[in-house]
Amino acid sequence: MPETPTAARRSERSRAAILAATAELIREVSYAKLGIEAIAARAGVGKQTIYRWWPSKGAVVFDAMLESDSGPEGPALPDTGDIAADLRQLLRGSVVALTDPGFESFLRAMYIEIQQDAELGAAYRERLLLPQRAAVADRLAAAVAAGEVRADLDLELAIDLLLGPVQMRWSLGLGGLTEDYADAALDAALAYLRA
Amino acid sequence: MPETPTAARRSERSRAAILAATAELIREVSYAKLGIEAIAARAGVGKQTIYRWWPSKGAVVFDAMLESDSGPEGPALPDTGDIAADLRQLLRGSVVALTDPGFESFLRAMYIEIQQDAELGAAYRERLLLPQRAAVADRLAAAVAAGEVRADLDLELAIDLLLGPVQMRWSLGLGGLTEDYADAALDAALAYLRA
Amino acid sequence: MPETPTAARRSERSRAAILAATAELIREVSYAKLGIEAIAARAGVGKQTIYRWWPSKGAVVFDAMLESDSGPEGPALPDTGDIAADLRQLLRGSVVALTDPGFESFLRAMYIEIQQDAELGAAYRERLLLPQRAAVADRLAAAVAAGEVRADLDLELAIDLLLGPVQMRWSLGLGGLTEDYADAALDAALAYLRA
Amino acid sequence: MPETPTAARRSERSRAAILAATAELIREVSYAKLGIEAIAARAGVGKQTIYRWWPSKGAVVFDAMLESDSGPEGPALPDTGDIAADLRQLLRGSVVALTDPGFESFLRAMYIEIQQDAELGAAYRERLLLPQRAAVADRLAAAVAAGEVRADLDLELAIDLLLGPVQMRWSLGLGGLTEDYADAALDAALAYLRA
DNA sequence: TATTAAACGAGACGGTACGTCGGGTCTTCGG
DNA sequence: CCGAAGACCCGACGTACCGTCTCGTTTAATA
Repeated sequence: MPETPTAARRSERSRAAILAATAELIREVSYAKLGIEAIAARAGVGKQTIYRWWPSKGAVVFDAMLESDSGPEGPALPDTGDIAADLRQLLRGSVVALTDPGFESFLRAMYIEIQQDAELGAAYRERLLLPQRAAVADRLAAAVAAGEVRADLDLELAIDLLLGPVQMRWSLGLGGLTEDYADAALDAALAYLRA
Repeated sequence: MPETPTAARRSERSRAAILAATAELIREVSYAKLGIEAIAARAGVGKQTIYRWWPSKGAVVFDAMLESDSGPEGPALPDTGDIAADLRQLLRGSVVALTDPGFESFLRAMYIEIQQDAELGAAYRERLLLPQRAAVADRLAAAVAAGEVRADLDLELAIDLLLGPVQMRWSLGLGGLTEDYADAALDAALAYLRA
Repeated sequence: MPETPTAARRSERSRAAILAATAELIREVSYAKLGIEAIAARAGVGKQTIYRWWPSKGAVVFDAMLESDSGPEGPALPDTGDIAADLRQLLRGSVVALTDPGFESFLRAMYIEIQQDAELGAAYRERLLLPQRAAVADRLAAAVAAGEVRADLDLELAIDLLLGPVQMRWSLGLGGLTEDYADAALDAALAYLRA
Repeated sequence: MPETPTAARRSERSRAAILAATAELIREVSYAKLGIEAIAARAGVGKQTIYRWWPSKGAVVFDAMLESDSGPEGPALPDTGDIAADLRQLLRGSVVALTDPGFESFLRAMYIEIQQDAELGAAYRERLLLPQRAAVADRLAAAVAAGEVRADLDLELAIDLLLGPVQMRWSLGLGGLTEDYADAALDAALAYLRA
């Protein structure tokens, strides 16, 4: 009777089936209507097998997102030596990802959970958000060193200025998330970066 | 045969009690655990009286937020003639509102619903979000006319740049929402406004 | 996918608790006020456990009656060789049973359901009524063979004549159900049996 | 503020509509599903108008039965001088009435209520049952006087013996309620009457 | 004939129970 | 002996009616 389940005995088949079923279902039904029972049934798995390995629905969805092909781009940013070009790719990539139907379902689900579940929110930040921001920070630091941007740049604030506009429009359903918008937002932010 | 019930016969007492009970409960329990039955019980009202007038839990919470004392500041912005000072007040006010425990509960709830309920999302934008943005746009337009900011300013983008950073940090739980941060974000955005 | 749930997995503990709770409650409240929720609560059981195994309130009460100690006497009739004495015991037993507070509650409930639910009515007849009548018919047939009663006796009609008066007074609330009445009704019926 | 509503102002139109709607509905739905709201809606009447004049659903149904064309035969029995012929008409009439679809619905409803509502049960006995039995008793008393039946006849018991078999078969759903059965039951009872 | 108080149609209200759904736990049984 | 299957307790869901309580609107007995 394993108090903490023994990872060694875990069935890889079940784990994969659960995450795959979750990825399928999240595109078919709203996150609120996505239930553990439905996941278990779709995966051909007992409910207990889910509860044994994940603490909540949000945690399953989080893992399913990480597993998914539609997962977000890795934390690396290109360094072509041209900070503007590199950031343009970042912002355009964000717009594309946020409007990709497969990925958007996952991300809306994560947004919902982040508002409610502090633990999952922390996991989301540590596993996804902060690494991404660190990558951008690194690239910006290189740009500072190269003299492409102002020397006294506040890296955190710069990231917020770059990503905030796109993120806000997406999370509030304001629309207008095109690559043109990404370019315009970048230009506006560059005004500060280069001030 | 009231397909839509007759508003004339509606009990103001019940309406107020429901919204007040909702405002109380949303601070006591998480939004996911907030149920119609609990609202009805707290308000001393039959469940049907809620279902008769609101289509969903989110709609009740929305109305409760509008009714609440902790409601967001009205859409008006001061016009002191100094655009930087006026925007500073806006951003600081945003930080204060977003960290006020009473208001934050409502807003997190709205964020959750916006991700799921398109209709409620549209109502939220039309009733709250767009009027606020329009007020800021008006103030910015006045600043353009006064020559305080660049003549070719993209008003929508300017608003995104001003509010996006604060909004993103709040909605992703990144913390750091102080008045100092508000000032720093304003300064950064002003680099674009005045470019 | 248990369209019909698997009886093998059924919890005997729950089944017994439900029927016991029903037997208790039916004496405390009128049948109309007896609700599934109250039974579930008294039995310490989820409502679904009742709905899973019984199609209606009436079916639960029927099973509870069968299970109850206060259940009706078994279908066997004594055969002392004296048909009048044996029938006297039958009729007196009926009067006693119909005026026993514990049993009467159950029987009134069954009467109500029989008027409304054809399926339950059929079950009641097959499980209780017809076996009892068959036992009486057997005893009467023996009396015919022994020459105690007329040779051309109509067994069904004889049973109706014996039991009808008592049953009618009880079901219409006419009162007067004493052992003396049982004896008088028997004597009257015997006039036909022996004609 | 009329504690007891003034019968003088009562709307005959409403009263008739309510009883007519009840008579219609009782044939369309089971008695358990017959609701005050449905009666009010069908009658084009406010619910309060029903509650003002009747204490319960059963009381409405009772009045509707009395009002109905399908009402039971009046309490008078023919007196042709031949007690057997007169009782044959009584029993055949009972069988016909109990198998008339219109009347049967009402009577099943009354049976249900009698089991539950003592007050309504008393009203049913006083208004319908006992007058009918008194009429039969009168006819039997005349037969005693005429020397057609035994001098020491117990009138109550005789009525029970005559009507009990038919009533029991009907109320228990045993079937077999034909005019032939009525004749057979009469012959059996006559064995006692004439003993 | 005009007044006026009631009964009326309508239906919102506070409740109670319904029958269903799904959550998270516990038990059984087959591979 | 693991894990799928699923029964269990629980609690909320959204619905249906209950019986009560306003609302205006007829309507019929007075004044």
